This record gives sequence, structure tokens and C-alpha cells, in this order.
Amino acid sequence: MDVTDSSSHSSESGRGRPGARQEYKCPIRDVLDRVGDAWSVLVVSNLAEGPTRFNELKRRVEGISQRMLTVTLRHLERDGLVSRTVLPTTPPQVEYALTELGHSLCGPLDVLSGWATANQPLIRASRERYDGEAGELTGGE
Amino acid sequence: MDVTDSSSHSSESGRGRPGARQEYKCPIRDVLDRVGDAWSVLVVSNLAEGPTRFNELKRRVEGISQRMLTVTLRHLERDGLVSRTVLPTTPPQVEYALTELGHSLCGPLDVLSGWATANQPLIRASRERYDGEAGELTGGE
DNA sequence: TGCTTCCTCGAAAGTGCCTTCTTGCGCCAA
DNA sequence: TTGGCGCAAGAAGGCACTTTCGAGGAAGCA
Repeated sequence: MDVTDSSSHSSESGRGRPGARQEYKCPIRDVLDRVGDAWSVLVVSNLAEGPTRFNELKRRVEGISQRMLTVTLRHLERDGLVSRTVLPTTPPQVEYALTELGHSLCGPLDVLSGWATANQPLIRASRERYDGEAGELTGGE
Repeated sequence: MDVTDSSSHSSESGRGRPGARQEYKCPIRDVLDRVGDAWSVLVVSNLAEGPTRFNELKRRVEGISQRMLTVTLRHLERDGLVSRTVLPTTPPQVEYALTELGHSLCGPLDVLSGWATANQPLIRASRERYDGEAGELTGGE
């Protein structure tokens, strides 16, 4: 893993979350900021199956609101992962699709997803164990 | 990508972030919640090189505070990715190491990191293009 | 006893994400 | 004109992350 994050956090004093730095950001941190939010991988996963119109996408991504879908798509579009095409239909519809870059991201996300699925039980067991020990004030494992 | 997130978001009414759901969570969303924060991948990356004591880790992860390092390590430990060992030294020191599970996560993270590094220029170019177009109110690409 | 090192954590302040609610634009039909 | 569809975005409220600050426990030593 190439992690070179010499300026993830600004030296500006003050409390609170530092704004996402656009320059000199560690690549993987950058990507995680993009796909680490609540909805992006779900949207990307759905689009991986083919171009989809807004409302169809909203139906497929269970639980997402119009607002969050709009915002999420805008963010993905900004990073070049998704393309937006206004269809000359009546009423006008908008179709979203993964770009070539977006499709290339599916590989790594599939790998991570595979790992996550395979190890979810272990992670959960660990949490339960940890929470149980924390309750007993044993301070660590 | 196996994305089955039927209850990422609770049906409890109200504004604000839903708490991370522990049960029935989509595996990859779960993992992204874990490693998607500001510091975790940096810490994991450093620990991948070998067990490290707290203060050494603090020096290596540039910019992290004691507080954030402590919190981050606790979270990683809870998920079973990191183990914590109190050394019988004077003064007492604590050593952190990746568990077997933690080490297994390095593979997928390396893949993602490779992708991120390879595509960072494209992503940035896209952002600049997008921001420029947004300024022109062209509404999409 | 006071001091040092190492590490942990509570409190307060600030930020950005996420949610709900609502409005509004374009287009068309009644 | 009103209403509907499709889509986008502003506003307000809440939450968790992140930061800074400071206190404190454990162990040992002078």
C-alpha cells in the first residue's frame, strides 16, 4: 500500500473536521473519501450493470432519497466516475452511466467486497467480544 | 460486487446521520465505514510493516494526534484488525500489531491503493473540468 | 513526596455528511 | 390555469467525526 499523506490535515489551527484537501492528498484516502460515503458503492454497483435513469436508479438503491441520489451522482460525476446524459424524451429524463474510469474502479471494489463478505462474521464476532470485554473493564484483549 | 443493503438506513424518522447499523449491514459498506475514516488506512499501512509501539506509531503517522491515534486504534481493535499488547516495560508501553485478519485486509487495500494511485491524475483532471463547467452553468458534461 | 514517561479519555468546539421537507424548472396535457 | 412527471437543489436539523485542550492513571525513580 502506497500511503504518502504528508498533508492530509492542514496546519490551520481550530477544531472540527478539516475540509477535504484537494491537493497532495494521499490517493487512497482520496478514493475512500469518494466511495466511503453512505451511498456511492451502492450507486456504482447498480450502474455497473448498465446505464440507468434517475428514477430507476432510485428504485433500485433501496432507501435512498431523491436528494441523496442527486448529491451522490453529482459527486461521482465530478470525480469522473459517472457520466450524465440528458435524454430528449418527454418528460426529459436523465441517464447515468459508469465511465471507463468508473468501470475500472469496479475491479478493486469487487476485491474489497469479496474480502468484506468473507470476513464479516469474524469482524462481527470480534466486535461482540470486544464489547463484552469493554463491559467487564478488562481494557483490551 | 456483492451489494445487498436492505437496511443500511433505519426507518426511524428524523434528520441526522443514521447510526452505523451493526446488523444486516452490507459487508463492503461495513468495511468502508471502518477504513474510510481519516486515519485508519494510514495506521494499518504502518502496522503492516510490523508491530509498533504507540509513540512510534504516532511519529510515523504524520499529523495524527494522540487522541485520534488512540481512538483509531480502538476502533481497529474492536473490529479485530489490530491487537494490543501491554509490554512489561518501565514505563509501561503498549504495542499494536495487525492481526491475521488485519493482514488479510492489506491485500484488498493494496489493490484499491494501486488503482487510486494510477488514476489520481484522471480524477483530478475531471474535478477541474467539472468545477470549470459548473462555473459556466453548463449543467453536466 | 514529587517528577517523568507512556498512554488513555472526557469535554468542548467545529465541520461535513445525512435526513426530511419543500420549492422550482422544463415539458406536456387537460 | 392547474396538474403530473422527472429531476435538481435550498434550508433546517441532527449526528458522528475530528480537532484541541487538559486531566489523570500506571509504573518506576530520586
